[in-house]
Amino acid sequence: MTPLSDAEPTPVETAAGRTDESLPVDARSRARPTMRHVATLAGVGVKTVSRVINGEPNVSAATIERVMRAARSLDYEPDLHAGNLRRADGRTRTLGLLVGSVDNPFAGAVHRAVEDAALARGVAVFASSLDDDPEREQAAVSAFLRRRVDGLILTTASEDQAYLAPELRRGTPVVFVDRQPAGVTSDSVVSDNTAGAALATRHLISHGHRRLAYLGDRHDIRTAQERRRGFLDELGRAGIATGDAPVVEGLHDEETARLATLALFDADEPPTAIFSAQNLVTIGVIRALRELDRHLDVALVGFDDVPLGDLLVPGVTVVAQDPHAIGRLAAERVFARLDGDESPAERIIVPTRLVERGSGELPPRVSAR
Amino acid sequence: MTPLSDAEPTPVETAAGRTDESLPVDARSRARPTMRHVATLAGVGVKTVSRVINGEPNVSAATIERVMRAARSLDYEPDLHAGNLRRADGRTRTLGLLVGSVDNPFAGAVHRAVEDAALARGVAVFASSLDDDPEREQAAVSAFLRRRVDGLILTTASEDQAYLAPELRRGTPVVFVDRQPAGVTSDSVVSDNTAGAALATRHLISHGHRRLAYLGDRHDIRTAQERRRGFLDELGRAGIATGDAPVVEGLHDEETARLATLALFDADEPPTAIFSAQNLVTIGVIRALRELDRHLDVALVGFDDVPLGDLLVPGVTVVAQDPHAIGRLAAERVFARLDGDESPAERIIVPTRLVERGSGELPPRVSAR
DNA sequence: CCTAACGCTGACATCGTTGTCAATGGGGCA
DNA sequence: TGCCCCATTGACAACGATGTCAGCGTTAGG
Repeated sequence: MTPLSDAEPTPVETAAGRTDESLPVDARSRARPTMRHVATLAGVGVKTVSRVINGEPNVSAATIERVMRAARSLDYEPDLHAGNLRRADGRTRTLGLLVGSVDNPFAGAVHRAVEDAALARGVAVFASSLDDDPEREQAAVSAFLRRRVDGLILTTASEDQAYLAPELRRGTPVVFVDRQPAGVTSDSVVSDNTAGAALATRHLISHGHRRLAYLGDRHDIRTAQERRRGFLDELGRAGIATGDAPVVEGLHDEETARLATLALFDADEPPTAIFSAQNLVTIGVIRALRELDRHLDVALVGFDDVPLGDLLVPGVTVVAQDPHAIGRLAAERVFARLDGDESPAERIIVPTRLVERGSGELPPRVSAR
Repeated sequence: MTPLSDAEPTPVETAAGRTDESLPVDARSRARPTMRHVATLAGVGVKTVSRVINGEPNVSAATIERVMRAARSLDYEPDLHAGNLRRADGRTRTLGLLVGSVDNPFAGAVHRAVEDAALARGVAVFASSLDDDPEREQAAVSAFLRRRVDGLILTTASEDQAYLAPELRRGTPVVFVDRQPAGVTSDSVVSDNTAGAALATRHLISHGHRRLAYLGDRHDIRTAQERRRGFLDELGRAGIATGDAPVVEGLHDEETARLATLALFDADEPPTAIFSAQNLVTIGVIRALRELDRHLDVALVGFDDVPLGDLLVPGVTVVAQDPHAIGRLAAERVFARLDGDESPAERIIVPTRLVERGSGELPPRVSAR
């Protein structure tokens, strides 16, 4: 805050003794100060400023003090990218994170965990939303790469991520979250989708249900396929004809899920229990059941937790994922790779947990229809 | 994908005719390709590659084709930061966004709106969480500035944002969201906190309540002060002694709010109605009322919407903000400033809306205590 | 037929920083 | 006293891109 007492009001002499009037040293200047400005004001060379800013050794205490004062008085902020251009390690201390949508609670929790891990290492995070659009995915990745992020944490919507192969060959760490990669090998952190879906299904069956419906996401999303498989496999194990079970796919938001549920109960032999394979779908189902006033006699288990699910009536039974752990583990993988871990690509499976809150424990009841 | 048919397998001749073996042109190379690699492979100068990559005019169609093929075969991605160093406009096409926490639904909606506006302009967004920590705020801003973001959209926790003055003088657009700036003048986009809080309070009073409690955020947050003032002013207008009304502040998450609510009902003359001034506080209050089994006879209006608030019993009456509009307007201000808008700093007030769902319409009932 | 103009192209300096290296000077030790 | 060593410091090139400018060949106009 205090301007330098000595050098402030007039052009300053450089170390070489010549007066350089082309460098305004006024702290109120409009231009963004560079290391040269700081060096001139402090009366040292730019390299010395660089040493001080980066805490390198072999600078005298007096010089450090002069440089720091000059930097403060100019409100100097080093240009990380210019430095990065020359720096040996080539790190931008930046990460790219791609999630379904930054306003989805699952994504928010992942994001938060990634941010916390990144903050501890002075790494900033670019976040983008995918909207399950493969083009948007590639555009986002390209935007990240042009900005030379040190690593990527990606939720993908594309059929195949082979387009990342060259980048992987260059050594950029890529960790897939929520969905497994296809066409390319790299670390991934996912929930145990098949087991979780089976667990949900088994839970409903154990409460006497035989007529279960599956409501899920787009079929071309691997994660959705796995959950569907977990559901169908479990039906099979219980000796329930899977051909009869209504399987509705392609639901991607509350509204489509709500309409699909209404349609389900408008048809013959509606289910007595529903397994919804995604948080927004679960919410849509709840809305529909309320509308039909069937929320107290149709059982429901959702995959992925729902905000305030414990406060609804009935409470929403879910197979909860652990998005915070997913984000944390993904960030840890990225940083481990950056720190030189060359071990084979790992698939980290984060267990799910059945949370009984009421909706999943309702007994079957024949429709009064 | 297809390697160049002609130039691929061997070192390539430069335009000057000399063979440059120091530049590996193999698409499978480990090194990240630069414009020089592309230029060498295409047999043109770097400036021509630059022209093609940036879509500048005056390049022959044949040259464009050659360069594009070379760039694709090397999986070349331009280095935005290197270009930015030299580019005249000095724009990184990057924005810094600071919100309360990226996993808060309000922040998620703001973030999403900012991202959508940014995407349309090819701008990437850094997102960070504030956690109402002034040090974290300054660290995040500094991290953004070192990365030379083109603009900032900030939620602040500090007493005073004078530290931003030099940056503002340099012309960096800064838009404050959710909270007004102090000690510095710049654009802001906020909800009408005072009016919204008054509206909520009036609503409770109009349903017969005279004993209202205020549960809110830290008092040193301006937004919280405004909401508190709206509450107290409205009590005053209704002729209710404000001295009697329990005002609990310093609540920052569900748990502290829950405990504060429990304490409130453990004391003499508990309120018949509660105004909770923030979404997490509202949730904590709901949990406490459930625990006490008082959720059907203590009225509640929250400031800021709560996920699934319409599905709870009773539905949660709230004064809803419009986080999407806040984010969109903030981004629009930033881009307008970047496009040269020099008009005086603007304070954009986004109206709030009372959403009646049941909890706010409960009549007063004397405690059975 | 000469010249001006234009389209196309590449050499070079430059952006703000860091790596390399050499120069300086003071202190310790023989 | 003399020499070496080390701490301190700055000049300079380089990172990957773009702005400037000059040079080339071709075409249009007089």
